[in-house]
Amino acid sequence: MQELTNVPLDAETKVAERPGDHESELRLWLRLLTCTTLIEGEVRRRLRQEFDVTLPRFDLMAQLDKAPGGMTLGELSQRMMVSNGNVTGLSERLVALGLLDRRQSRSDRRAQLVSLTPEGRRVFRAMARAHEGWIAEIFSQLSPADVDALMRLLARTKASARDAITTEAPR
Amino acid sequence: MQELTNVPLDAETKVAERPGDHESELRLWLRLLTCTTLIEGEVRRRLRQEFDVTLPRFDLMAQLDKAPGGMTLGELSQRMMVSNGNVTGLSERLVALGLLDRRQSRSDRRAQLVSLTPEGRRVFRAMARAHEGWIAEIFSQLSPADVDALMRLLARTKASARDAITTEAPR
DNA sequence: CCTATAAATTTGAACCTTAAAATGAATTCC
DNA sequence: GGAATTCATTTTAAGGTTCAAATTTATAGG
Repeated sequence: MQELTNVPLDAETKVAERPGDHESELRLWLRLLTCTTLIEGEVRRRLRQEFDVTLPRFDLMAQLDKAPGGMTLGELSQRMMVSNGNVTGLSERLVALGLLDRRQSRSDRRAQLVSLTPEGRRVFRAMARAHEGWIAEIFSQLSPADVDALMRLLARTKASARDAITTEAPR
Repeated sequence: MQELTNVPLDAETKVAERPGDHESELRLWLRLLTCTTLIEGEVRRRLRQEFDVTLPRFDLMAQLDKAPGGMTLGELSQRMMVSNGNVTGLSERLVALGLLDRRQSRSDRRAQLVSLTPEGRRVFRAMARAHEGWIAEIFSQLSPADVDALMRLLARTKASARDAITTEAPR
């Protein structure tokens, strides 16, 4: 995190950087980010206040709730769009709380399968019910047509982003 | 983080929790979150790869770039929508790198004013130029009309969220 | 078989983040 | 003008997060 002094000038000129009027896209990105941060913060606050649970733990349990048979850590990290090491730590804490079960995959001894315990499922369902209400409340000023339009536009946005990411950056 | 066992049943029934068909709002929220996470991850990756800088540092510098005279830490934390302690630490590291100046406010000895050093401003401008290009690339499949529609709908979303947050939760 | 490569996780270091308590400075209000 | 309050920031403890390197297990090729 040093030597920021010599700025690379070789940055690929992908989208005509010179004329560079991409202000509207930039503003759109900032607004998108603001909305998400705002809502995420509120959800985090309520999860803590009403259920004494963190957002990442809730997110992890939400993924697992959709997979009755359990999931490998890798699959989890992919769906949650977070790093592997992250999921390792989160799972450990949830197992310690008795909300998650964890066992080695029978078919692949490298893989770890995690799933909700009955207790975990019970707790998650209760949180999810409240969560759905909060979200409805937060979006309550949008008409059904607004919601629909947003869904469509965000689908397009997601596709565009995915393309840009997979096309450009050879990770 | 324990005693999740006894689920509070007293959760305010704000938005008619019983009938409870808020599925479309929930899906919308998940999609919004996906888009943001996707884009944020890509921006973080490129900032690291091309400028060896973290996203939070970039964000902080971006705020400061808009305030030539500098800003107090409190103002920064408010605009960045992060906690106070967060800004304290971030600023310390950026000061150590010579990218930020920091001084006590003359009018209020409690307040700390931070601003970009000339070096910081130079570095930030270069990063911002590249950043703008990445964003344009990421949103490139959206038409100007799409961008416009999204801006409007997200403005409505932001307003709705703010209302829900300030009205309901007396923090 | 045996080696090379790939895949799933874990570990370690550094950093980011929050919430809550503590500190120090300004304001308010008798 | 002194006590109580409010405000800006820092500190602390606990977690969350990433990246990169290391570990362990699978798989493929010869």
